[in-house]
Amino acid sequence: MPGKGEEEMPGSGAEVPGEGVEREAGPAGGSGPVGRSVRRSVTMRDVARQAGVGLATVSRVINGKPGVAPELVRRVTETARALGYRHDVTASSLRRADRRTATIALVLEDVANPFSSVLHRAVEDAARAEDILVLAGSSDEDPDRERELVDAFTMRRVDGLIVLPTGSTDEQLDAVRRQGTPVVCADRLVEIDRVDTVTVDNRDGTWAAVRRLRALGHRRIAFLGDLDAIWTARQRYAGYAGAQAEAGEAVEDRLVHRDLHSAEAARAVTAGLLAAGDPPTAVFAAQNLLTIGARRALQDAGRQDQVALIGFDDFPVADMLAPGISVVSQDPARVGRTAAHLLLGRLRGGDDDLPARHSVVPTRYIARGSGEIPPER
Amino acid sequence: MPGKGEEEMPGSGAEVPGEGVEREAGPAGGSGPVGRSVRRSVTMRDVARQAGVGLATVSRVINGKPGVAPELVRRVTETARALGYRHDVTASSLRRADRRTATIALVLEDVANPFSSVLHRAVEDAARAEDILVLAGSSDEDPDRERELVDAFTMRRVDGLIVLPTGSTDEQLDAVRRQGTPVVCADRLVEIDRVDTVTVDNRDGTWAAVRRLRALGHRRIAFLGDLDAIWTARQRYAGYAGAQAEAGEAVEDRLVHRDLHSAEAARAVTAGLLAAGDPPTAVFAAQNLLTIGARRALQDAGRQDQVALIGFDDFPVADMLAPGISVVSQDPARVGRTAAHLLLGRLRGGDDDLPARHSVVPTRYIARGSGEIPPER
DNA sequence: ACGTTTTCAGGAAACGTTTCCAAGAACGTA
DNA sequence: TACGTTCTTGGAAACGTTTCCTGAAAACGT
Repeated sequence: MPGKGEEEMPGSGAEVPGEGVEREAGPAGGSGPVGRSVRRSVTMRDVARQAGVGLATVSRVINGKPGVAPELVRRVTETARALGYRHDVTASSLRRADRRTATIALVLEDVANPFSSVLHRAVEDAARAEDILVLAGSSDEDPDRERELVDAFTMRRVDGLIVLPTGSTDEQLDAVRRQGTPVVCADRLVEIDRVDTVTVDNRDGTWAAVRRLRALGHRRIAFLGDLDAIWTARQRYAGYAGAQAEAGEAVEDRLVHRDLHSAEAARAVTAGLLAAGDPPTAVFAAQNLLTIGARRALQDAGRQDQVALIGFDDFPVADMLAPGISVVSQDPARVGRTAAHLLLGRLRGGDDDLPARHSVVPTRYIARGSGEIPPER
Repeated sequence: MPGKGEEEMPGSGAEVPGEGVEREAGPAGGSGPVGRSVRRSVTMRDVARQAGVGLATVSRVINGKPGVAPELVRRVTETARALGYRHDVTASSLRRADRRTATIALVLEDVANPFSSVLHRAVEDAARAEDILVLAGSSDEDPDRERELVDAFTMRRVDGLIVLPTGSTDEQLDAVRRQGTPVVCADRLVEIDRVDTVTVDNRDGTWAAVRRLRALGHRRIAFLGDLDAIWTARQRYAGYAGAQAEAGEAVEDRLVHRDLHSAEAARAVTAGLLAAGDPPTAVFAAQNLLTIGARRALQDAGRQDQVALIGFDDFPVADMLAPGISVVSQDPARVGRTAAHLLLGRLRGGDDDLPARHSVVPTRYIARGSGEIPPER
């Protein structure tokens, strides 16, 4: 349906030549040849010479260290500005005793997916408060790609690492941590020495939601799950299975479809379930896209008001559909914030030798209608 | 409505102590004092000594430069691995002739917003192909914050910069570019010497959509616009105004609401319009959230099937609502990809002295129903 | 007024790498 | 065999900074 009624509109493509104003700037040094404009950048040494002070003094001023005569501070600041001096953090961190680069890295599943990107933003905000920048990359759930990213990041000597681990890289993360770079894992639990984690309470959130469906009278509850390689997917299934077991109900294999990784897959599976005999009276979709896919199938069959649906993980405008989609919502921002604080704590050095800490953030059930539909008699 | 029926579920908070397995690894160097474990990292010099070759040779091997005896290559690679040597890109780029850090930076409005994050992903993919990493930051439409970010990035000597400019930082970007760092601006047009841009065809996209509404018979078409400081918001308004002018229709001030920056603001404004006399028969919402807000107001009034609505910028599940929301969709991935290619081109050095290039990517109208509602007689 | 401590400033070494350069080995040619 | 070339190799300098250390001057106590 989305691919219908499309039209392409060509752009106007205005071409702007650019002015090319040449402004006066740069060292304009004393002895060097003035021949070609080689654009060597202004260094501390240039500032020192120009200001008539020592190199060490410039360094002290730039870093705001105490114990420099106010007059010199003024002169250095002044000439630095005049010469257009730009501090080089790269060289700085190389020499600096703590080797800090004021940069941390973030390995996400996909910077463009809402969960990842909201988490990213939370990390950015926490880091910004300490003037730390964030390098981000997408692993796409591929352990090799994750390894490459971690590698590339550590080669750049980032101060710390926050990873949403695929689960097959524990040794590498352990090595990185042991080599001196703090590591925090987010969203998925791993058990690595001194690697903190922060995860969402997937199991209990799912458990409680399924229990609700049962309380409404549902017995045939379908389960749609994400790739089984993902820790969260397994946890959510565990919640579903737990709630069924708790009620003395055996899990019906035909109602359980794990290892789905697209809305389309979920739609197809759900359509199949609805068409077959003895269809489910409720569906639990354990991930965003799966929820959307399942709902699409329900709408296609015109059954969205008869079959209950609960999704794991909220998404925009889920409340504007009719009926609204009830979800177990998680709080990616809180996950990111917590992970960042754990990491920054270790960076500050106090918690250096602490064993791994594991933080779990709770979920919240949001009732919007689709989860409150009773089974048809 | 979304805030209803919430319940908090406490986590189980499983505490896992962490095993503390000590594995054998590391330099285990020859002559140094073995006292405290000071964890100095393994350097090229260590590898050179251990392998019995010169420092320069190790460098050549690590960088895959030709002209080293196969035997030595083997020996160096071998000992590097054995010692757990990790190349230091920081030191490398300091000394390297081209000073490349293999890192580019991205200044977005907000890494968590869908447009920004999809663009981010496209940039990441293009950069990855050349083993380049991406630093990202959110300006939140604040020129000061944008300046801070650009500053922090250039201090880290990134090779290039892609910016969604707020519009008040032209001088700084010009300075950065002149200092030798290629800059590309995305999503908003700026005219700075040798700074490429890639923008979406906001004006024409809007124009054509409004023209469609008119063709359906609509005359009173409301316009909801984003913050007027944003270039795209002004362009979209220009498209609206153009289409109205083209039809000889004067723009009615009461129907035009610019400078809105939240779904809630759009909802309130739309509700007001619907309640007042002579309400619009169609609404054009010039941004994502505004579209959602407007639709919310229409649903609140039960008018979503009587009043036409077209939004600028697509969003997930817009097609699952009833009626589906018609939009002028843009392609953030293509914007990102284009920007990245422009930047990488300049990085490769060929296009160094080329004047600014301006690329415009087209929009696409997607008909889903809400834009196809004729005016009520 | 003198000796001692404290403060401030600058020269030089170092961070881990790449690149320049010179020297030796290997090779082909006369 | 002698000689010019080419190919490999390693030592040393350099990248832009921070930090160590020394020395001079100022401040202090008696």
